[in-house]
Amino acid sequence: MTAPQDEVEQIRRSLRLLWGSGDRRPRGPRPKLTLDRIVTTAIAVADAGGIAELSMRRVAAELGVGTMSLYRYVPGKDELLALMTDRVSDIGLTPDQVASRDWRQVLELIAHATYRIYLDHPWILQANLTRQVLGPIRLTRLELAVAALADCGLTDPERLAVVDLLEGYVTGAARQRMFYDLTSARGGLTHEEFWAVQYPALAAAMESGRYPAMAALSEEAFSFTWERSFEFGLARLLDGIGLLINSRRGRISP
Amino acid sequence: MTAPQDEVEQIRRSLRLLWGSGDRRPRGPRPKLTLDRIVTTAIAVADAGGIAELSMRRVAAELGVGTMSLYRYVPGKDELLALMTDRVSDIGLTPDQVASRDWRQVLELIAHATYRIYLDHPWILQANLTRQVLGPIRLTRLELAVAALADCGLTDPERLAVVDLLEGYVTGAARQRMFYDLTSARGGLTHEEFWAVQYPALAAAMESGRYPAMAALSEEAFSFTWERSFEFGLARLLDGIGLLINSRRGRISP
DNA sequence: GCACGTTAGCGTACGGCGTACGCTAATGGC
DNA sequence: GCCATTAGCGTACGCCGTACGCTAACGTGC
Repeated sequence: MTAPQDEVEQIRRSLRLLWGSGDRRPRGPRPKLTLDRIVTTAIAVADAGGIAELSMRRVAAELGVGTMSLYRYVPGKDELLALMTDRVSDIGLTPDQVASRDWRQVLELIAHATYRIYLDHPWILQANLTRQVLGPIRLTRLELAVAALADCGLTDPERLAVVDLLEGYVTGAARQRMFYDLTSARGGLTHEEFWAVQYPALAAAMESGRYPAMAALSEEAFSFTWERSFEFGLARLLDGIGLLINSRRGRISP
Repeated sequence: MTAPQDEVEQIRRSLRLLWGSGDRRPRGPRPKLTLDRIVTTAIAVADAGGIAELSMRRVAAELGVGTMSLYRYVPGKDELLALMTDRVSDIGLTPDQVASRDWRQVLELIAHATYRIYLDHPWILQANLTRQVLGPIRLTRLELAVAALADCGLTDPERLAVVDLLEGYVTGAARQRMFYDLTSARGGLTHEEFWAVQYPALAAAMESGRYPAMAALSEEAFSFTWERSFEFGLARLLDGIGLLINSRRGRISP
C-alpha cells in the first residue's frame, strides 16, 4: 500500500508553509502580497464575522487583489485555515516566565490562555481542520507543558497523555460554550430570552416523569457561570493528575 | 431589548421537531416522506461520506424526491443537523442497567459510549451546530449521569459541572483524534506514512534547540494508542472527581 | 357528487462558494 | 536585449442552500 505521491506533496507544502522556509527565487514580477498579510487579513475577517464570512473572495477583496491571486501563496482554503490556527495559538508565555512555578501552576496558566484563545477566535472550533499538522506555535505550547511536567515522576508517554488530556478538556469545554453562544446569539437573544423559549418544552419533559433526576434538581443547579464551570472542571482534572504524580513521588496525600 | 419574533419562532420550530409533536392536520395530499426517514437517510449519507457529502440535494436524491420537498419537513439544513445529532446520541443504557453500579462505573460507561458515538459518527464533531437545543435523547444521557451522581455529597451545580466536565473531555478527546484521522487519511496515508512525511520538519525543529523538552523525550514517548490515551485521561479525571466526592463524604483517602 | 380550502411535491432561479485553467505582463539573469 | 520564469487575475465550472410559486392531490362541508 503506497501513498499517493500528490497527497504527500500536499502535506509537504503545508509543512513548508507552516515552518516558513521563505526562500524565493527572484525571477518574474515582484509579489504584491506576503503570506503573512494574507493570514493576518483572514484572521481579521474570521474574527469579525465568524467562519461563515471567511471566504477566499472576501479575503482577497479585503486585500484589494483578485481572488485567484491568493492561490499563488496558499494551496487552498484548508491550508490557509491551518496557518490561521497556528498563528493565533500563541499563548504569550515564555519559558522564563514559568521557570519558577510548579507543574500545576503552569498547566493552569496554559489552560486559561488556551481557553481564552478559543473565546477570542471561536472560528478555530468551527473550522474543519482537515489539513492540521503540527506548526511551530502550537509546538511551543506543547513544549511548555511537557517541560512543566519534567521531574514529576511520570513516564514520557504519561506526560504526553497529560498534555493531551488538558488540551482535550479545554477544547471540549470551549466548544460546548461556543455552540451555546452561537445558538442563543442567533438573532440577538439574551441568555434569559433563550431559556424562556426553551422552557415550555423542558418543563413538559420534566413533568413527563422520564427524567426524574433532572426534575429533582434544585433551581440553583444551573447557577454556575461558564467561567465557574470551567474552573471547577480544571480543578478536578488537575487534582486527578496530582494524585498520580504524588503516588509516583511516593507520597500518600496531596 | 426585545428578541426578534421570527428568531424565537425558529427555535420553537426546532424544539417542536426535536420533541416531535407529530400532530398533523390531514388536509391535502398524503405526505410521501416522514421526518424520520429524512433524518435516517441523512445520517446514512454523513456516515458513509463524511460531512462534505451531506447536502440537501444528496439526501433528497437518496430518498428519490426533489430537493425542495425536504423543506416541507425541516426548516433548513441546520435544523436537520440538530435532529441527526440528537438521534445518534443514544448510548443504549437504561436506568435499570446501571442501577447496581456506583457513580464511577456509570460515568465510565457513559464516557465510553459517548466516545464510541463520536468515532462512529465523526460528522457530529465537524458539524457547525448553530441550532443546537437540548433534545430528548441527549437529555436521557444527561439524566443518567446526573442520577449516577446522586448521594455523592455534591451540590446540584457541582453535579452538573461534573457532567459538563465529562462531556467536555470526551468531546475534546474525540475531536483531536478525528482531526488527526481526517488529516492523515486524506489520500489514504497510513499512520507511519503520515509521520514519515512530517518527520523532516519536526526533526529540524527538534535540532533547532527551541524545543528542548520535546527533543529530550524518549522514542517510546509516542507509544500510547488513542485508546490508551483516552483511558488514561478518563482515569485521571475520575480520580479528581473522586477526590472531591470523598472529601465531601468526610473521608481522607480513596 | 362536487366545489373548495389546504397542503405536498418540486421546477426554476439566485447568489454564493472553492478553485482549474490559461492569458498577460513584469522581472532578473545571461 | 532576449527569454525563462513567475505574479496577478479574468473567466468559467460545478457545487451549495434555499426563496418563490405553480400544480395537483386530498379531506371536508354542502
